[in-house]
Amino acid sequence: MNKKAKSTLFSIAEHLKLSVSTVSRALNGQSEKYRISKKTTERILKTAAEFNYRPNQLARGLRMRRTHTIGVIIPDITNPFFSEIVRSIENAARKDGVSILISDSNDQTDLERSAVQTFTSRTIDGLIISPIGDESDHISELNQSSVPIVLIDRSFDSLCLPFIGSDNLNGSKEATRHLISYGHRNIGFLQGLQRSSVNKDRVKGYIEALEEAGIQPNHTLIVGDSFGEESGYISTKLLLNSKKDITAIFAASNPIALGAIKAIHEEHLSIPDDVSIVAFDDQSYCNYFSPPLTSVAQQTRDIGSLAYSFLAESVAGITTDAPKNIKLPTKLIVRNSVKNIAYQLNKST
Amino acid sequence: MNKKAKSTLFSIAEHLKLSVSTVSRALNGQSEKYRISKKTTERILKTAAEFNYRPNQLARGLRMRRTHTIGVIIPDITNPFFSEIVRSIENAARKDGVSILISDSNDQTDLERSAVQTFTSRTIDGLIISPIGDESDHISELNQSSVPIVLIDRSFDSLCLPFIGSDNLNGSKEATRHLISYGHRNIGFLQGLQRSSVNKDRVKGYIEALEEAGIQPNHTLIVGDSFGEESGYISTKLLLNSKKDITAIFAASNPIALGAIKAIHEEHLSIPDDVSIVAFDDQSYCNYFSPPLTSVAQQTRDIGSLAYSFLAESVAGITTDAPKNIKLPTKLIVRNSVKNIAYQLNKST
DNA sequence: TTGTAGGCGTTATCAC
DNA sequence: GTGATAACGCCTACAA
Repeated sequence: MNKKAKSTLFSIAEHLKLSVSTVSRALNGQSEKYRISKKTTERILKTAAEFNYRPNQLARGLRMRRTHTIGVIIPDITNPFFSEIVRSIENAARKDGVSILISDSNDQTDLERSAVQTFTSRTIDGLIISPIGDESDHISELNQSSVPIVLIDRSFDSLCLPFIGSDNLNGSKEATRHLISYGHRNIGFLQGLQRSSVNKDRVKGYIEALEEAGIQPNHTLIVGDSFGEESGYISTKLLLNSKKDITAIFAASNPIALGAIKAIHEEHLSIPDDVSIVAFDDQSYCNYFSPPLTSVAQQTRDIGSLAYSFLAESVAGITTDAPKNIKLPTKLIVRNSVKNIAYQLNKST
Repeated sequence: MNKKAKSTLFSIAEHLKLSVSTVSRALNGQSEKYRISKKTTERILKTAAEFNYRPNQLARGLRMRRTHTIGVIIPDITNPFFSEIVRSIENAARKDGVSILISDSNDQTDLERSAVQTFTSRTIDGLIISPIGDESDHISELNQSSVPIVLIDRSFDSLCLPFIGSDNLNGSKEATRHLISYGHRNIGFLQGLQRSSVNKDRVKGYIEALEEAGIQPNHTLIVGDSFGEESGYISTKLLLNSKKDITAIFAASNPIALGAIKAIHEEHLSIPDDVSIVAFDDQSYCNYFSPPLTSVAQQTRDIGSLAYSFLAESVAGITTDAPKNIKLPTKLIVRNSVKNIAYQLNKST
């Protein structure tokens, strides 16, 4: 009550004329184990409350090599896809009393690397990361120092680490098929960061769907280099001005789609009459667009909570041999941003 | 190179047959001060690099009472307004080598309180928080234990703490005036969390603008209890079905607006012909809505970076007497979600 | 049933 | 120029 000063085990022990160890044990619920008298235990608990005692987690972490803190590194917290994942991770972590150190890598390898190092020096119990994808040394190094890692959204071919994300290949395929079934053959693909696994899979799905339909993929229709709005805007401008007779656009992310729409408007083209559009990742606002945006929904919340569960298991030392490589199915949400032009389709194969 | 084991000052010292202190000093750039020979310094630096030495921040923090970690507590990281703030805070913090512990309070006081406590026990150097607003004991307690705090977006009447946010009163006034100038008199106000200072200011601005125009505010037109999408949806349903002859709606946040739009669509009403809408906070997607959404833009990035600067100053012990209570001006972005019905306006005052 | 002592990795103070 | 030594606050063998 009148104690404003920081209270430690020592201050409590001193006050009670007990030893630090006894206080520590009682406060850690080990009274039974150490047969500390009920009376003593209660006195300790009481004064601890009075003193408003909070264990110093730095000291505890130093001693226990366990901080109840995990690191989360994502490429863009501004993208609702990731912020939702962060939220679900935190909701899960909170129940375990685990805090979250966060870092936005902005898809820059050097930032990612330094985030990993900073977190490491702060002793995290585990790491959830959506890696850029080009370099893996800093990650494998962390892994070798036996800090559990879970990959989300993007995986690593080289590293064998638990992964949880979407089935990008099939999600992309389905969306492309949708476009094709509506008569589109010249489909521009607005890709994201090229070296990321998500992007590779999405491009692959797009190409496979095309081939499957007997359409020869045109690699000059695949443009872009980042998942951000900028890239979508620029790529679309490029595509639209290159006389490729694009009838549809597939955006590899939601921000990309935003940029694309901006560009389309600027070119005084209309969606879907002049150009159709589909986006990977669905957000609640997609429904209110003009026209409502057809998109590929991901199970965002599950990605976050599963990632945390996996990590928590590893941290706890539980090693299930269950394959920790989960690709959650996606779902195509058909709205009105794709025009059916099948009637004007002339066979070309 | 071949050293996989964790390297500490001790391991380096041992290897070099030096004392831990010398190594520590050299590594902290205090060679000059302690007149450590150039040669020794270099040997130390070299083996430190070889050993891939990273100081243990727990130990350092324990000793120095300084962790280079700050806490950030916000009500909803899923709201782009906040995620953008978080990003700009991190960008600023990174330059100082400061890490960020994050927590989403979900506008629940108990979560906020426990986040503050968890962070405290982890020894943060400072806290940036957008407080719920109903209880302040946990915050003032932290403040009294001399941990610097900066408030963002929402302030506290009771506590005198540095604050940085928007000029909500005038932002709200301006938007309401816009509505009024377009002939609207029955304007529903979709408020957010009632006990939050942002909400109070926004309601106040709305009312003042009304009164200013000689319109008697109708308190039954002010509905809602949270900044989330749900609340916007429900409130709008309520408003629309209550035969209040609403011609326009002012949403106190972007998510609220999303919910409102959903409800409006469900009622088979059209924007802006049947009901006009304005939202507080602008997001890039607002421009692509059907119709493009008129909204009040905030200087999100500045809020984050300024908040960090303020905090960093306090942490460094710099106490400028400059008034740390900043309300950044907002800007009304007029698009097409408000219909001009001024012609059918019949005088009533 | 409780206490003692050592150590987690750093930095600061004093000594030589 | 460099080295002991004592904290920082906590946990945990090992004693008693």
